[in-house]
Amino acid sequence: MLMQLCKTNKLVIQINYSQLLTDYSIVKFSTTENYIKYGALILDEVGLKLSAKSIVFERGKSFYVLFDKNFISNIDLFKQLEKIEDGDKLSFKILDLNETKKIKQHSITQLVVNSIATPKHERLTYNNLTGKLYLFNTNHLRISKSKDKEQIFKIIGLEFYIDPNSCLQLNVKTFSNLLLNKSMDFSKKKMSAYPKYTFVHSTNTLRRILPSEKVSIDNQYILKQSIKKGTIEKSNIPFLDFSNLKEFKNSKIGILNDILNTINQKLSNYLQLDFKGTNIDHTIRHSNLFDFNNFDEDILLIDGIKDDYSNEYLESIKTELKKIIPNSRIKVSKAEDKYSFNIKLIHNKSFYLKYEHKDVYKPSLYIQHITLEDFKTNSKASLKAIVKELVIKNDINKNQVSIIDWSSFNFENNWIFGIRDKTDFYFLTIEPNGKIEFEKFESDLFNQNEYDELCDIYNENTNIEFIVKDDIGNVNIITRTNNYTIPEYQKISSILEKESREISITKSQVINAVNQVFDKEKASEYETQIISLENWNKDSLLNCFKNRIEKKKVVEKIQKDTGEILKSYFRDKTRYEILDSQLDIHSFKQDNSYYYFVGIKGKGIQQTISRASVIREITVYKNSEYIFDKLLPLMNVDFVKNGDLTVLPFPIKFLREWIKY
DNA sequence: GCTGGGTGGTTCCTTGGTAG
DNA sequence: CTACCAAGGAACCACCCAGC
Repeated sequence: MLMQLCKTNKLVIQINYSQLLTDYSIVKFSTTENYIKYGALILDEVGLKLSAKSIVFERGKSFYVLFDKNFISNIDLFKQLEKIEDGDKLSFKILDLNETKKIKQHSITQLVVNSIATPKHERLTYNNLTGKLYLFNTNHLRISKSKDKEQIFKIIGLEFYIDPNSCLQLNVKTFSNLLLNKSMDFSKKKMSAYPKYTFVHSTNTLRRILPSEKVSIDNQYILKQSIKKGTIEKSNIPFLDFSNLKEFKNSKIGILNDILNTINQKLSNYLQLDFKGTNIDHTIRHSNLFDFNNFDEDILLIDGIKDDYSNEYLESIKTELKKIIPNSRIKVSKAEDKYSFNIKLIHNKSFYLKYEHKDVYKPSLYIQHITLEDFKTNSKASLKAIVKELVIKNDINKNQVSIIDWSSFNFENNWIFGIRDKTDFYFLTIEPNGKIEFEKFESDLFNQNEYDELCDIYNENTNIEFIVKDDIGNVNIITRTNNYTIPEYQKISSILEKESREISITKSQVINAVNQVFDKEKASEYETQIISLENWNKDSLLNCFKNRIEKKKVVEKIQKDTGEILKSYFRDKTRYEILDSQLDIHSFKQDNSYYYFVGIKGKGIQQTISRASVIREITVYKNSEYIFDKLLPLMNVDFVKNGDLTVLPFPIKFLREWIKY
């Protein structure tokens, strides 16, 4: 069950420089001006584009171009540059081996990778645009088919970007057709300032439009989103989908799998890309720690409206609440009571605004407000959220953790959690018995040293999320990184690919397996059914087995004997082999630093994992010891994030709540 | 049998600002 | 003219059942 190795998006890059320069020439263009006037356009203008394999920019002042060796040795680049406006401001240099080796690793890798071209017969796959590599997929086009005409109005692509730390980033980018210009905001940046792209049907790629060109508006795209109902739209490509091969290929990891295969096929002479793996040191599997059935406190429902309807409304809330927390005593009451859990019914903001009443909403640690207009009594999710918030508020009031049994963690020391909010620091101390204490830490004369020290910690890295201390002064600092974990995409791809193939085994092979798996009676029953099947395919075969346990038995037997995959089972216990990088809580040590990541709950996973698991780094402050491993169970709760594991220890939630009041 | 409502934390998509 | 970074905020998820 313990995962051995986990891939991360950090790339291990090997470049065969001498082979690269045997086949290609790399030219660096730069300007003495502030920027290159035509930037990416230059290559198109000069006609060099015909043989330029790829471009990558360093910044706006210089860029590298990969040329075929034969081409560049036969062309007088000077003469080409003379032809263009301001070409004399632009200088270039054909790089030798040493100079090539000096290019930053992420830039040279990106340059080589950018050179993979789309095969002519495929529509929109790889596209080197303005120094970037976009991966396209026809399933991510937004097309309208009115008036017998197919109009692509959005092209959603995945940018394959190797960041300065040589980590792979897969960024979603949306190109919108200019026909949508009425629903775009050009107040901050004029439409004319955006680079324009056009879809070229002959090459099936996007390319920049030259200033001299006239392209009709319905084939012009810019990198910008449209606005719908006053808010900006957002495109989304799920991180991983293993429902079937098609959905997999549409997901980020599926797209990644495809491009890595292409890179291996076409560029293996020059480049080897691997993801850095890491050994997992510590794993915590999800288990439910908070149970609504255990909740047995008094709840008061307070009527802040007092009209004909509101009392009835509260009564219905009472009925619904009773179902969720059967062991609590719920009363409709006139006034709140400091010693109970108060839920107060009021109107929402717009109601008070509309009727020019004073809004009675006052944030309070004793009262959870609900609004008549927005709160749905029959929503279990919202009722649960209310109860959960009440418990947390009550815990903060009473200075005692009760939402889960803190003493069950068997801590032997106090833990101190700290976060920064604007210029102040806030601390929460929790004793082994769950007693808590909050503290706002402002700068004053007496604590200046400690305050300055905290500021130093925070100023060193802007991405710090929180710090933890034990009571003997060990400090661990937690920051979000740009890294995420990568699942076993090759295995997933291979299994889904096999699953999607036509059936290759014969009926008699299946019958043979059925006979080995089931007793005589059952086997012969299935045998007649299988023999009489008219359409011999995986679906029809699988439909013979009504019971999914029996279905799985046959699928596994056949896979073992013949290698044929009738159906994939990623969600069963094998998930911990292939998908563990996306599941539950893990920590590891790498190159003298400590890291952790939290995925989705392993039990009962769905077929889509919409987001990556972000890796967080734990920095050990000065001479401190690494203490965070003991706190990993504090993420093993699903009450903070409504069904999902929380990514930060749950006391951080307490701290943020306390700051609000 | 399928869709959608409802919750808030978190991720990540988009944009703007600034440096080179 | 583009890379890089940070800020802001939309969309996502689970879970479960009402309502079509």
